[in-house]
Amino acid sequence: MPIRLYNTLTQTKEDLQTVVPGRVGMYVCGPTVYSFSHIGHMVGPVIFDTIKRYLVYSGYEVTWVVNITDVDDKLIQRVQAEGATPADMAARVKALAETVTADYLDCLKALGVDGIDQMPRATEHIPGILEITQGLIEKGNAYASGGDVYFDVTTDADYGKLSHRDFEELEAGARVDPGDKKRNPGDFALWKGSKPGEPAWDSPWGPGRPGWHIECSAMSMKLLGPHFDIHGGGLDLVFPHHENEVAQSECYSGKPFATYWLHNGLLTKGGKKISKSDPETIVEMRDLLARHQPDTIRALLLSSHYRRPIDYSNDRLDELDRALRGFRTFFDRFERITGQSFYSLNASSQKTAGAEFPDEVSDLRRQFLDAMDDDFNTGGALGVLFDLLRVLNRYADLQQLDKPPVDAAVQARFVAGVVTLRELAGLLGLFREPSKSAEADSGDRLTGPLLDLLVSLRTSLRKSKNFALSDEIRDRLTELGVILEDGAGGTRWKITDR
RNA sequence: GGCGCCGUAGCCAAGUGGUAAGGCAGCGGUUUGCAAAACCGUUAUUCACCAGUUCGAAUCUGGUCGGCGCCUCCA
Repeated sequence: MPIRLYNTLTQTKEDLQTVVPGRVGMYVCGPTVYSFSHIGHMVGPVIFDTIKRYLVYSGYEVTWVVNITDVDDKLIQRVQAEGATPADMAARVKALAETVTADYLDCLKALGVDGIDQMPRATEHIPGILEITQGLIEKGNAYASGGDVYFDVTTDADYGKLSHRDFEELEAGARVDPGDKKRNPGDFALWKGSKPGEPAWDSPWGPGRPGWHIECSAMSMKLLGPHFDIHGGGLDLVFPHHENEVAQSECYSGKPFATYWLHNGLLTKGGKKISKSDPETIVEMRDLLARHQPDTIRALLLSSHYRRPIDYSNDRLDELDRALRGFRTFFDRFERITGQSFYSLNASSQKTAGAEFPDEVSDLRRQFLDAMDDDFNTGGALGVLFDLLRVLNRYADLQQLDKPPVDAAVQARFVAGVVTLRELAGLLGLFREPSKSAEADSGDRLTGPLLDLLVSLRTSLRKSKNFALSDEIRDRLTELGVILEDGAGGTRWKITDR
């Protein structure tokens, strides 16, 4: 079954057919780095990271580019608001960009977004931007006007094809600023002349900086070629950003730009879109990562289809925390049974195990892959993961794997099934390493030994049927966030995740 | 006003022509000294509403109602 994906350009689901067989070039619009990342900034990266994992798994060689827009009006406004003067403005813009970029990279890393191959900065691609701007002027698609350069939308017959807007109506509906340097209201800046002190580069039209859309055209075409496969971004970027990107890129190169346009839905909070202009809705990643497991946040973003909006709430994350806990509990169980860590499993563990997949497991594997083939249906795929978990727990129950001795062949089948879970969860970027708090707790010098001591004393109490006291110990530990489980192989303790 | 999306159980959510995945919460059971964990069963005769197409519709068509996004910076 081929991979199918919904294309905003054609408004239909299409089979993936790449420009170069076996290769995928993918460009996703990254942030303008003027303020710290909020959860909305993570939707695209997590989705497209997952898409890349799946494409690679499916045999494609993928090059994924995410840009950083590090010069823009918003950065300038921000440092001006903070009291920048013409003398230090350029330096402060640079410093702000670096600080915010570092924060963005930290957030990506925390959420397991590690598939980005290149992260070009707009300021590193000024020559390419000037080249395209010049080229568009020469072809008659752009014009210089008062130190700025604008793209003339009336020269592009296809203008509006991505966002499916009628150009004439757009004209009629747009407001015209008095004294505007534009010929048409819909024209947009390729180059903006700068005021004294603002970050500026020399150009044939005087000192200035790139317009908002041009850097994406310059960087994507430079790194992926004029015609590449997938262009992604938030639904809110379709117009005007992506529309303008298509227009200027195709007019410049004379070739089709991206084949497939994938747009992710926007995050809402309380039903309202998360937006910088509405501070109530902002949920900064730094705060979120302090309260929840990264896997939980990632699972939230993958829990429904990527084009649908996701309503963020703390309750929702708490609910998902509980849901994912079952997996972590199972991983501990797996380690007790087999002596190997779930997190150390990989594809070759399958060969080592030397066992066939149980039918049930291979059926679920097929279901998972079918869901992913169908426009990257991560919500459906995640559901299959829960099915798989249940199958594996049931197998361990029925075969009494917790009570040695265990038949080697039976255990090998079990391992084979768990390797599949590891493999599929990895495609979603989930459970790639032990949870943070579990790691922190086991690193503590005293906590473990003290709990072992308490458990050992309590075991003596239970042997002498002193249940009142042993239950009190368990209850009070629970209050402290330590769960005791009296199982077949003795009592285990576990510190709850936050 | 134009373009587009959505409405599936108490909540979240998959399913786009063949008779309703999964998660959370709840209830009953197995297990347990009691719990926890795990497993089993159970919770929508029905997919906002109305009409139509069809042997058959949550899925297709038309209409109604409700929620949202874009058209201005936004991931």
